[in-house]
Amino acid sequence: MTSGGTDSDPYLLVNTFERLFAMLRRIHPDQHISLTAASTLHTLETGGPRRLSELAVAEGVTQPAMTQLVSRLERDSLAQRCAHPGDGRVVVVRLADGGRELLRARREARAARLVELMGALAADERAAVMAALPALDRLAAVRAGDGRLAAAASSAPDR
Amino acid sequence: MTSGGTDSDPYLLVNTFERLFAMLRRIHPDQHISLTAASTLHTLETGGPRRLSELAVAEGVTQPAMTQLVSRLERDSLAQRCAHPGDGRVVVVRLADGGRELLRARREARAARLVELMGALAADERAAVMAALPALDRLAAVRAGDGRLAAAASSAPDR
DNA sequence: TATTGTTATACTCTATAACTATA
DNA sequence: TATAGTTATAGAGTATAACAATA
Repeated sequence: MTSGGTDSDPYLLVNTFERLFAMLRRIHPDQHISLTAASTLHTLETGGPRRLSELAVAEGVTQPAMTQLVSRLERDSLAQRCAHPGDGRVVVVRLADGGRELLRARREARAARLVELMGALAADERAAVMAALPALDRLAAVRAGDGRLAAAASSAPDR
Repeated sequence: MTSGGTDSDPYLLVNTFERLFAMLRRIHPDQHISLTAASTLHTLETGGPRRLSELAVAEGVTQPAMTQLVSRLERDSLAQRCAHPGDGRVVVVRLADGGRELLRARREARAARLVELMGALAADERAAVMAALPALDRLAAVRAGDGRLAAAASSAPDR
């Protein structure tokens, strides 16, 4: 192994994250919903209704892409378009009941799967993962555009 | 803390991983290559030439999808189709020089970005992340099909 | 007949550019 | 003119079903 004395071995880090990423990507066989769609619903759930353009920025996609995504979400009763009182140009998107239920089911399924996988680890390995969660959460709090960490660790989408 | 009674809080775990996943998904602005494409190239690099159908299974996509992906990789000089000596039906896919170089550049860029992000953490947070890497690597070693952990922890390609 | 891969078709998801409606 | 959103168009990426070639 090449792991030696350096503080944080970049390649060990990046390789592990790559592999973890690939694993997480395969954990949703039953969910016929895209990553961006799930993330958008999550943003709507935690942060409440948002303008379509705000959602586009938050999810790191273009406005036309978000227009289409919202159209699909609306067609599937996962979200709703609402009018903005005071500005006729603005479209406000809000979570629909179907979206809330889908998030719940999806979260449940993924949690169950992760717990199952965690069960295959040794106790000290589990402890190491749990101990790293706060730091990983902070690490994950990078904004779409720039490379800085967000101020708060909470998943609340600020603004 | 949560390291006590019920061991691993499933929702803390799943939420953190979701957020980490979303972060990692946004770390490749310069790479105009899909996740599956990158993963396929990585598989070819670490495991050597493979049958097209083997690649499809390894990456968790259908055979037609892999056919198209390989066609794009070949068009972009990232991989090559070769004949199988002895079985005329089989297509063997191997990494091309362009693919090797792309992997290198991609790995470099992502490592640099992750190191940059790690630098924003406190020392003890960095330590917690590094301490969890072996366990995370094991966690990531889930096979495409079933839900079990692979026998060997380290896919250790590296360089 | 079984296996390996490709082609045909359709849908999601994304981007850029052009357009509409409102401010 | 500027802003918010949509439509038009193109391409990647995926799936299922039908097909061709080889074993």
